[in-house]
Amino acid sequence: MPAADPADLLVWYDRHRRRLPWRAMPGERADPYRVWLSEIMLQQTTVQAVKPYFERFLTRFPDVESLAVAPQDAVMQAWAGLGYYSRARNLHACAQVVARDHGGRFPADETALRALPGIGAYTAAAIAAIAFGIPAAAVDGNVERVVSRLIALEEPLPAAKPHIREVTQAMVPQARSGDFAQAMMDLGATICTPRRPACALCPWMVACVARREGLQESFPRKAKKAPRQIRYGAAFVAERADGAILLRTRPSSGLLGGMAEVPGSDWRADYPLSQAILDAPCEARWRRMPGIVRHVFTHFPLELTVFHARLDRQAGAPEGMRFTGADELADEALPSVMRKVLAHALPQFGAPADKGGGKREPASRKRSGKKDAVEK
DNA sequence: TATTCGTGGCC
DNA sequence: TGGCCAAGAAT
Repeated sequence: MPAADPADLLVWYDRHRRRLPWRAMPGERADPYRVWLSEIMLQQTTVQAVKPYFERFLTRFPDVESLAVAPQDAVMQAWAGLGYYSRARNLHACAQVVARDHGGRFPADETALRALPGIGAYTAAAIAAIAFGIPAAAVDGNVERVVSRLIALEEPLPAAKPHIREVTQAMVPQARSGDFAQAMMDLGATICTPRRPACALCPWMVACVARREGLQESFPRKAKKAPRQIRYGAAFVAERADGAILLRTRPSSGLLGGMAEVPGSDWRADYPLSQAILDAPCEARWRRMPGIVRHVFTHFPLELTVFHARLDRQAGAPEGMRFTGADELADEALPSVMRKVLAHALPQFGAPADKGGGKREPASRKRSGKKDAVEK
């Protein structure tokens, strides 16, 4: 059996590489700031989702310095909707460390990169290889899939990671290590896909053990994951006479850390609706909105009952909360789940987030099959 | 080593 | 329709 030759992958890459906003032209040096920013955004996030955020970030924060001196609120607002918000906090912290301790330049060293906030083993290797040409092995989910198929690795993930890393490191070429890293990811994203891989188009088809046995779709082996339990809660949309909405900021760590939200209850496995009125942020004529808001986080699904109340113009915000004008809601760091809540309570707020979900039709909502809201 | 941490798209 | 998946990191 022929071994997988990195040169064959690079030949394939030169012909089929994806053109992405953060990539340099062939033969040109990639900008470390762009590489870093894109790598952080791409952690567990699809290319399609990242593209508009990447462009917006570059416009608002053209370089490390501008990001370092920006208020944290501005960074969280620009990140709102992308998810995994600790990335945004670490991104900001990392920019400040680079500005203060490294003269505004990313270190051209894998170990030094690894020490920066938000940069783990994969991202350090990716930046080292792509931005600085260091022969580092950037092992992400794509590479794990490609390599585990290539050698038909029976050991399940994540235990197999060290082994996969060794095999990958041994293949990294001294020249073009950045292209090799990106080629591996392009191969995983376009050919060696999780389902129905296009083996006939793969430069490593002949070398691939899993393919030879017709078992490519069964790799990588994976340990089974823990079951998720649904949680319930209440959310309160207080609308002042001038249209302003009562908001607060979540604690800086943990779920949706540092993001804005409407006041609400804890999210628990058991939440009797009779409890809701006790969790309201203030006294008012709370009205329960028909239906519920559903949202799915990585480790649990959530169902929120939404309450709405109108407050008069003089109403003051309770301790630790604030009113935000209707026309300023878009400037708040509201995560998607809160945009759903606002859209549910305020017809004028429109569709949640900025995605292609399109218009909701409250009147024609079906009884079942709704992801975001169902009657109850 | 195992959890925690978002979101949207896909079949 | 629900589970899986996407350029992982921090704890």
